[in-house]
Amino acid sequence: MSTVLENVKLLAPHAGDCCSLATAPLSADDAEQMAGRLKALSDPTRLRVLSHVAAQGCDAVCACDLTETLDISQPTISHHLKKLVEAGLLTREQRGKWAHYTVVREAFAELRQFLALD
Amino acid sequence: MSTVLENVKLLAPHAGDCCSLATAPLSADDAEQMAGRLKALSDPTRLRVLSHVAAQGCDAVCACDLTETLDISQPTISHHLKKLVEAGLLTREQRGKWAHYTVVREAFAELRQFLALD
DNA sequence: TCTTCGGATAGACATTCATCGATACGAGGA
DNA sequence: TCCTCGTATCGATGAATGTCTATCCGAAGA
Repeated sequence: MSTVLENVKLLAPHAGDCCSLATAPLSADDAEQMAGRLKALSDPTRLRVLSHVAAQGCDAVCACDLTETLDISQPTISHHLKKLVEAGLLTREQRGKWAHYTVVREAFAELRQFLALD
Repeated sequence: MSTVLENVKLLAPHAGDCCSLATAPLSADDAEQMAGRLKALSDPTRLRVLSHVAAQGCDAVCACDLTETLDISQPTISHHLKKLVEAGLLTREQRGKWAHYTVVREAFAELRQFLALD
């Protein structure tokens, strides 16, 4: 539990507003933060999940839609959704008995900025 | 050896000119390709290495500089440089007995495009 | 040709991680 | 208060990965 909370605290807020790859010596701490967020993107299953959510633009997507559409077991999808939320790439919202997810657009803007070489 | 060659063939050429996260159902193959490139970026040591190379702009960086600057063993740096080259993020050039590395700017442009949500 | 030295490879080890079946939790309805 | 069902967690397992020491390769110089 403490691990999860620490990760959220570490990754979620402003993970990318500090630095870019092109700014010369990337500190070990900054590298750790950005690597954490990029690691959340480095799995094909998570990319497919993200794609489905991102395709809805600003609308939220029900987890049940994902379990149906993709050929992946429900625990696995739940696991990946949790990782994406912890990385600050998705937000979760409970509506009745359904969980809905939305992309965090600022997180992607920060990532694109980090990957700029100018 | 064949594994390395296959990865190069798989990842290096135009891995990102096909798709974006926002384009609805990301195919399993596309997800695999992009995840491979992102996985190369998901390690803090590799980000620090990349940062040092990227800071030189279009100039090549000698591997010996990296071994001196960062507090990481020479085989480890060599290992990471190889991964970055395989992912198409760096190019390697041998000059005499020294190896020089340069960032592949198009690869980063493709990544930024992939992470755009529009 | 022998020596030196930068860099890559081999092999080992510990750690992380993706995945799944089984199960627990929790909200809504009967 | 039970039942149903969507979702999260647990536990296990096999695979991938980062790091190191030791060693090898290959180019330049004496």
